[in-house]
Amino acid sequence: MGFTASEENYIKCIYHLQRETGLVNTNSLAAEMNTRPASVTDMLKKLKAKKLLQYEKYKAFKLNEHGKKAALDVVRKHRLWEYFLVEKLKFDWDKVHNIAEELEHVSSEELVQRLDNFLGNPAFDPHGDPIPDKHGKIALVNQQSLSDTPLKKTGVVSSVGNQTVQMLEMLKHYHIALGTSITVLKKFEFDGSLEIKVMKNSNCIISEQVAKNVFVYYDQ
Amino acid sequence: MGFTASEENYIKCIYHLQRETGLVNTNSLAAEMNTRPASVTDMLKKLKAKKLLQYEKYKAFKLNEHGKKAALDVVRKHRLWEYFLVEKLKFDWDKVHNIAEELEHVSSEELVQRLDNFLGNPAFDPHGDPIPDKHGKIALVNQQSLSDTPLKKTGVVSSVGNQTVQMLEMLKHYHIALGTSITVLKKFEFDGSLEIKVMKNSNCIISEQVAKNVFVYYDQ
DNA sequence: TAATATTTTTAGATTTGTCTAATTTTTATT
DNA sequence: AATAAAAATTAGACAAATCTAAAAATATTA
Repeated sequence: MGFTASEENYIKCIYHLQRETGLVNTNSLAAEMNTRPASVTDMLKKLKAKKLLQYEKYKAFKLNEHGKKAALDVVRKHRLWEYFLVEKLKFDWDKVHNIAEELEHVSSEELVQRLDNFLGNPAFDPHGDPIPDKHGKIALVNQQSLSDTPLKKTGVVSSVGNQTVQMLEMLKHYHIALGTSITVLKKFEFDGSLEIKVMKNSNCIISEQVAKNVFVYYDQ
Repeated sequence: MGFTASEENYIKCIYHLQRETGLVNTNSLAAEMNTRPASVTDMLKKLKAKKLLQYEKYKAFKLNEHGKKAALDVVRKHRLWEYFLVEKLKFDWDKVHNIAEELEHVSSEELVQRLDNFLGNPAFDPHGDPIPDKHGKIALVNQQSLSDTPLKKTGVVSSVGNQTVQMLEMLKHYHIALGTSITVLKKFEFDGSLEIKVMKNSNCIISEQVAKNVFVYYDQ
């Protein structure tokens, strides 16, 4: 029932991609994993043999129910460790991803359960992403991308879609973090960029690409 | 400057063996690592190439100063994680070894330092073994094996030499843990076994093998 | 739809860490 | 000191995870 670190990484990555696109193809998975398509094909065969994947040669693929549960287990471990690193060890929230990438592969189920309890069974990680419980259940939030947001309404940042170091640096520059209040003042049709007000700071303009990756929560 | 998990395991194992015997040989390292002598030879070449080991073909070997520092780094990580598992996650002290074997290979130096601070810079792990600081310095204790202990003197258990699951189970049975007070009442010449009194319990007899692996601390 | 481009897979090589079996070196014993 | 025994090493193989280069399948487009 255990998987190798490499298998877990692939499973997790397929999971995230198929949430966006339904089905995943070899090249996009290779790009996301920083490997070659040939390596992906090799791993797809392994995951199919382990009955985690719906996959036929030359076709797009997706995790089956077993695969999704396996993915949620990895996501759970990753996000619990991120929470630990930020809340207990006081890491900056934009520095914890790589360390959590390693910690998530430690295999003890009891460790994960005890860590969860120690942390107070948090529902969201420091980036605002929901932490699946041990059954794979995920809390749902009423959140919306900034780019889909009505003007003049103030929302609270609840999660960030793109969690690269580059993105997190950028958000830091704009003084945007989880819990920050943001109001969209104007949308420029030309390039989709938004004029926003961040807390009590003066207005600023963010690109459409940034806007799409910042999610806010509206009461009601 | 980083090592693979396998390299770290070998380095740590050589370190522990050479503390007992000064020099280490291929077969005993293979036995301790649960591998074959041929695998050990392969690894010895790698460690020598990385300038961690004093080693010449067909001769016994030992870590050099670089190797010792590398070993102490691994020991530090292992014992800090054990401390975390017992003190924070409330694991039984005899259940943490295998999990710490995995956690010790997570590579972030900043993680280790923050963990150390979070735990309050403990000097000893839950088995009573000293935790090296980041420079490799180790606290010394005035401890003695039960088998070398004078009669009628009461000592406090400060560490356990053999930390196999089998041993720790046995100690649990005798109600012996770190901090337990023990008085040696009688030594049987026949087989070296000891009659002891554990705290307020009734007397019991432990084998020489157990006695040799229980270390106690005497004030003064 | 035929030619071209893209995507995916296969075949075969590489690296790390392991193994077995055979060989070499060292140590112990008569 | 010669021989036997033990210890250590080499040679060659294997599994996992990756790669490159070539081939096959699918998709695009002219």
